[in-house]
Amino acid sequence: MAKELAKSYNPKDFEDRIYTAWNDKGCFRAEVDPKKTPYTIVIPPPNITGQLHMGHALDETLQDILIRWKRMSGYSALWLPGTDHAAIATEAKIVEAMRKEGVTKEDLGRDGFMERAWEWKKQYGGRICEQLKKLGSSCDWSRERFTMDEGCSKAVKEVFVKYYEKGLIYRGERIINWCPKCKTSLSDAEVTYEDQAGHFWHLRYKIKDADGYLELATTRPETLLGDTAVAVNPNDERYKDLVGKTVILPIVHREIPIVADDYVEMDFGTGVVKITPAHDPNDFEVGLRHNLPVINVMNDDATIVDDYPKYAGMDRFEARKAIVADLEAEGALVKIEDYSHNVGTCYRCSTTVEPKVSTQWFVKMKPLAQPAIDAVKNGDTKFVPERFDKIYFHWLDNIRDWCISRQIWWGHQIPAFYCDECGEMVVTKEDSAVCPKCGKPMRQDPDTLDTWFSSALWPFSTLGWPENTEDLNYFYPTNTLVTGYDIIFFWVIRMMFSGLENMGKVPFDTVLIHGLVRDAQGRKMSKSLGNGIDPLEVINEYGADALRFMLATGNSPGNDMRYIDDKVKAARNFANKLWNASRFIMMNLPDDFEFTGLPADLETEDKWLVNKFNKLAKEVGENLDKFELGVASQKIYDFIWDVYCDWYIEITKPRIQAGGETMAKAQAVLVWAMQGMLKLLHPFMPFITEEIWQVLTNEKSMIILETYPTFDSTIDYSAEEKAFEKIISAIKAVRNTRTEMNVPPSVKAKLYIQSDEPELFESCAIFFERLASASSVETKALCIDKNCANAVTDCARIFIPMEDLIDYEKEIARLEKEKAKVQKDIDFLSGKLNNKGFVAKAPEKLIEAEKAKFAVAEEKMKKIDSSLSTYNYLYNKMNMA
RNA sequence: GGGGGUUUAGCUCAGCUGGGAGAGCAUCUGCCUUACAAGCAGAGGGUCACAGGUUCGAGCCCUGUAGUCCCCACCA
Repeated sequence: MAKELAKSYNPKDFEDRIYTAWNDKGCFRAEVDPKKTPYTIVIPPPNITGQLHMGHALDETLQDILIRWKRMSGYSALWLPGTDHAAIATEAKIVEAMRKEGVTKEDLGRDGFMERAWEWKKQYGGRICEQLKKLGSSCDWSRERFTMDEGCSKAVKEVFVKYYEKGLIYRGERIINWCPKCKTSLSDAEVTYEDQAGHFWHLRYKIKDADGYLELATTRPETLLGDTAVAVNPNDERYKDLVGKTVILPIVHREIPIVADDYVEMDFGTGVVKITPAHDPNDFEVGLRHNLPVINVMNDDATIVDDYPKYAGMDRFEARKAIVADLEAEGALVKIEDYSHNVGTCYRCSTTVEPKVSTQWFVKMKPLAQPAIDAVKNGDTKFVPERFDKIYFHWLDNIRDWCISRQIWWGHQIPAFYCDECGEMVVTKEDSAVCPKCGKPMRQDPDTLDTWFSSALWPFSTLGWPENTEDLNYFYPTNTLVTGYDIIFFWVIRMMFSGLENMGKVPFDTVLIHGLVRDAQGRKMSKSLGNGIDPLEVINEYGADALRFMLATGNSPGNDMRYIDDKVKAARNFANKLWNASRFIMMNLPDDFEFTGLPADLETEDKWLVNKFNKLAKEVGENLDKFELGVASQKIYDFIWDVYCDWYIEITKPRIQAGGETMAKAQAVLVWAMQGMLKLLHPFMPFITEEIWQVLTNEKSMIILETYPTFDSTIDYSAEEKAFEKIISAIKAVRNTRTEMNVPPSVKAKLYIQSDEPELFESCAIFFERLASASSVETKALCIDKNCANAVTDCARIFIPMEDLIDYEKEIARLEKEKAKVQKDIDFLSGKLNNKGFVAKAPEKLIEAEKAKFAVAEEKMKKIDSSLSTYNYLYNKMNMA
């Protein structure tokens, strides 16, 4: 060996070095190769403000597993990386940083601010990519993109203008969600509703020209300033006569009409609702139906406007208190009730959203939604797990127009231009415009687009669209989109209709949905709770491979998982196990060893291993095809630990000591299987497998570029596999018997094995010596009269002379226990086989299998009975003496 | 108010189109057997939430109930 593995597994020693080597050698680069089939994943672009968190770690791990597997399976596998400008989030961070310096946006002006924002991008945009590399992400960095780079910006303009010309984008005055802290409009998807404890203020409004009052309740008394009506249900007998009359609004003493509208529920509260069109979406609709004026009472920061001098400048919650106090003083407050209700909050800053009437840009969703619904219905794109298509359909079925304009600067400025002279508007891809009517230079719309407008185009804008590039033709549509279920509304849906509308094809064939990584108690990881686990710290302590393996194993797609330190430790221990196994085989290979393939005349135990590996490769492939990554990794784990390490390595030890041909064969099989295992495991644990691979192969190749193992139909050693399983179960039986009799491993004993296949057991005698503490093995002579313990399998009785150690009473009890177990089997199986329904309807294969099992159990029973009668005889003889 | 997830060993979770319940950790008992104590060999531990149903056969399919978590929704 030119190079040796370190004595202990220490991932820090090699992970960074290996990543650099892969990257330097262009291993991640995907080529447009007509001879290959493309396989494409576009990364869900992390925010440039972001730090790698556990959610990313999970998302990237799954993508990297798929990409590495496909790359090794002969595809031209492209994993396209990049970052998102994250409009509101980034702008908020920059503004916050500026605030600390005492600088405001206005101080800098738009150009100055943008300059600063690009500075920020330069500084932090690359950080998360560096962190992705720590995880081992095999992204094609030569194709790295950013949602605001030149190409993506071009795509955004192209789409905007196209939609506008098709009537899919319009500008209009609507009631929208407004975040008073971010000072921008939000889309419906960007509002998170949460139950909040609040109050119900019961108020009474004086009816004009009549005695009495109308009583109603509100959760937001401060909006009273903007009330322009009260409404009742048209069928409500109580109020029928009042419709058309007016009431006097308390405090403001404005006269407002009583209107009838179906929106009002008669059974709820008093059946009377105050109508504030400017500050409630429902009231806005009612207002439209009844031609009510819209009175805005709040500024952009949710302080009260100057029209109400007493409250002007007060924050809405401050104003609420003041107004309630005034209502009480005026006698308009009837009572206050505790009430819990749903409040919309900004998904970025959690500030309570204020419904607000303003002029914004919208995407007309109905015509775009339908093809997106159809594409999933007809299977062009499928969700894994399937159940998420319900969420998808439900959202699209109920979709409303998408508010895309944002009142911030960081983002794609809306390509619309206005003429201040004549009011003309032009939408164009050009950077400037001249008024077609009066020839004056036009002013560009100051607003920017929702950050998701550009990410909606990500699967094709990153491949060069709107240019007709080679990449686009080759890699689009992409194949698998991997993301969390929390992003379906924001992103998946919008990519779907954008891809269909602009490319005429779905953007991906599969959406692989994963859940959230929660903390050990099952809580969501969050900054406010301070319970987040930093993946980089985990990598630092246990290595990226351990983290990846933990994230990929032991959970099923779409379900949340918990981060538990012990799970990472277990994964690290597994890596360590593999490390040491490879160290073992390498220290037992001659210096000039060169693997040239499996020898022709393998031993039974070799064929046992080869056959099991072949089956493993088959199953892993099937699991990966079905996106059952966790099942696949578990099977690889089990094979490496239980089959290869615990059995095969132990079996080869005496053969290696024996030397000669048997050693040579064992060495070849050890290396063959190790190489296969490393390849199977590589997508999950890329670093350790590469490190071992290179040492094992004298750095002649890189595992990342090797071919992924698949089922080899020319291999069929099932007979040998079955035969050797007999040896294994016999060894286990001996171990079991010895342990139950408290015989320490240091006490060796001769074994007498009685079976129908003495040659098989004879040839495996050495394994009983090494693995079952046998001093020697006799497969022909019987040993009945000695003081023997007894181990029984379905095909062998094994006598273990224990001299004085034997306690017949205990031994009989032990055998009786075993007999009871086998009897249960026999009862179960015979019950099944005597069941007419079963025999008539069950598949024949199964019936045969059950029959075989029954025969085996009967064989074992015979052997136990025979042993028992011997013991009983000896026991009685002893007692008589 | 709708929709969905989940309920399996003490804990965290697997369990593929229905064919005798699994892993890791934890527990108990032996072992430093020269790759690995981050290990080896054994063992114990489950009426698969509950109640019905379909079936020769149900952890898995159907119906209902309960606990729990999440998403959506304009009852002020």
